[in-house]
Amino acid sequence: MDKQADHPEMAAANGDDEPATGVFHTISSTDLVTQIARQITEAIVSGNLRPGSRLTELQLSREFGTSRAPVREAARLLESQGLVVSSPRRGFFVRTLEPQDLHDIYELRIGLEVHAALLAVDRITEHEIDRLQRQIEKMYALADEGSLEQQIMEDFTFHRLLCAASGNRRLLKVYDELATEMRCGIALIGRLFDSAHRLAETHEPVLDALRERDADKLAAAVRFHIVEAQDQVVELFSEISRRPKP
Amino acid sequence: MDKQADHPEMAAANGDDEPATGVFHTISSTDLVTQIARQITEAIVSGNLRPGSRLTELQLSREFGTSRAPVREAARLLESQGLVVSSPRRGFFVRTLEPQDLHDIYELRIGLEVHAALLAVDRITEHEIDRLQRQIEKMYALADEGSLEQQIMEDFTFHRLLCAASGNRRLLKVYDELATEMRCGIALIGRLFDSAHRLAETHEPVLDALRERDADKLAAAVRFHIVEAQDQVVELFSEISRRPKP
DNA sequence: GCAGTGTCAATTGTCGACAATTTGCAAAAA
DNA sequence: TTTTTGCAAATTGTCGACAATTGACACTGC
Repeated sequence: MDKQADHPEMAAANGDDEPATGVFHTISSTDLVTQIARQITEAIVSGNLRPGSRLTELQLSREFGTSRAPVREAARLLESQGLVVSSPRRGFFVRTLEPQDLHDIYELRIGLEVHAALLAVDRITEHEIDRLQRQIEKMYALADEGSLEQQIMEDFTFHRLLCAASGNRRLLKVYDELATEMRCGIALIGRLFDSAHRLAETHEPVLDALRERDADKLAAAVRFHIVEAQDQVVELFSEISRRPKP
Repeated sequence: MDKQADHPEMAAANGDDEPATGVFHTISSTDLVTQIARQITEAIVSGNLRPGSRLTELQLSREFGTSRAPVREAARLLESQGLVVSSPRRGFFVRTLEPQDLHDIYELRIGLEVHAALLAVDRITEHEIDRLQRQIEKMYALADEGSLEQQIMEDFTFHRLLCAASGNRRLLKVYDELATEMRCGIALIGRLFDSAHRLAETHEPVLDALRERDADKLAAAVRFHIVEAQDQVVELFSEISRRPKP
């Protein structure tokens, strides 16, 4: 393992070498692994695959009509995302989200998002603020008629926009990882918030503080907002845990 | 994809069902994937495999005396850790750490470790404080005679202990991810700190503030310490970038 | 009945082979 | 000379098969 230095760079994740027409979409890559991973993820998030249930490679490969190889890779991908866990020689299992996990995730989110907000307060553009405003409006709209899943997705989007506004890509990546993990649990939570309208409302103080570029107020608002969400989720979760199995 | 709910739980990561003799060690599983991943990691961190260089499955499998399958899995594992990147149909390449990446990582570390420290200030035990003290002493000892790599490893350990003292496992996991990524770059940095003694010294204020349980002082100390490290690393890194290739 | 042992089906870990795609190079066309 | 086209080698994506291990069940001896 010595001499090696082939490809100059990788041109990285920018598909910007396109003096092309700009007319065509990149054809939907057959990419088995991605498709399989997406389907398994969907099954987990929707609750069709319950936490703790086993994933056998052979069965999955038969369902997808492929060999075991791409299924294995997809499972490993999901493992790195925290959606499934694996045990040597025993296979893959859908991740179970313990109360302790949820506590840790929310406690971490406080530090992460407060930091993101404080970075954003100096960097955020008017355009990004408008985007956050529209996001809250979307949540209000869904509060009356949308499904719970949709509401949660839009909530995730709001917080993701906030993290993105920090300008720190690595931070955003951590948020995405946490969001993916949390998606494991949302299928369990039948009704999350007593009032979806209230959920939308609680985002307003964050946006206000951003508009005013008031760092202290912003930090407090973000912290308060996440703690409130944490309280509801933890309570609801322990309530579900109390009643064992359907 | 419907009925499935096999294994009850997983008994998770506790190997505490041992009414055994307590005499034997668990035999080191041959586990090819882990061994391969470890060797590749070692090669990357030590600098034998330079950033941007290509990893071909066939060549690696020949070197390790295995088939391509375990090599693939190991590479995917390393990809999830951020040590390598992959491009469809093109294969794996050793991750290149851009100045922007380093900036993001350190900026994130500030938020992460300040948060960890503030959580730890209420939770940390005397025993853990002693452990941190010994860690600093170890750094002093290595400052005079140790290799640069050793010093950096001990520095990582200190910060890891701090994150662990937060009591938040998910936070610790994020730190580990960041540490792994940073290891990509340390091979490039020939001499990191002008004075290794200085490196050890700068940890003292953090420990002092922890001892006094002074939250404000602690936050400031952690922030200052990381910013100082960031300054040195970024400067050194851009200096290296200026001079293209050996 | 119970602790321990042997056996067997199910499943994962690993392998070698083939198909599909990319890349580099050379030849042909402008 | 420069650009395009065509080909060939190298490499990844996928597959089916076999070996190794696990977990469950039945069996034995007490």
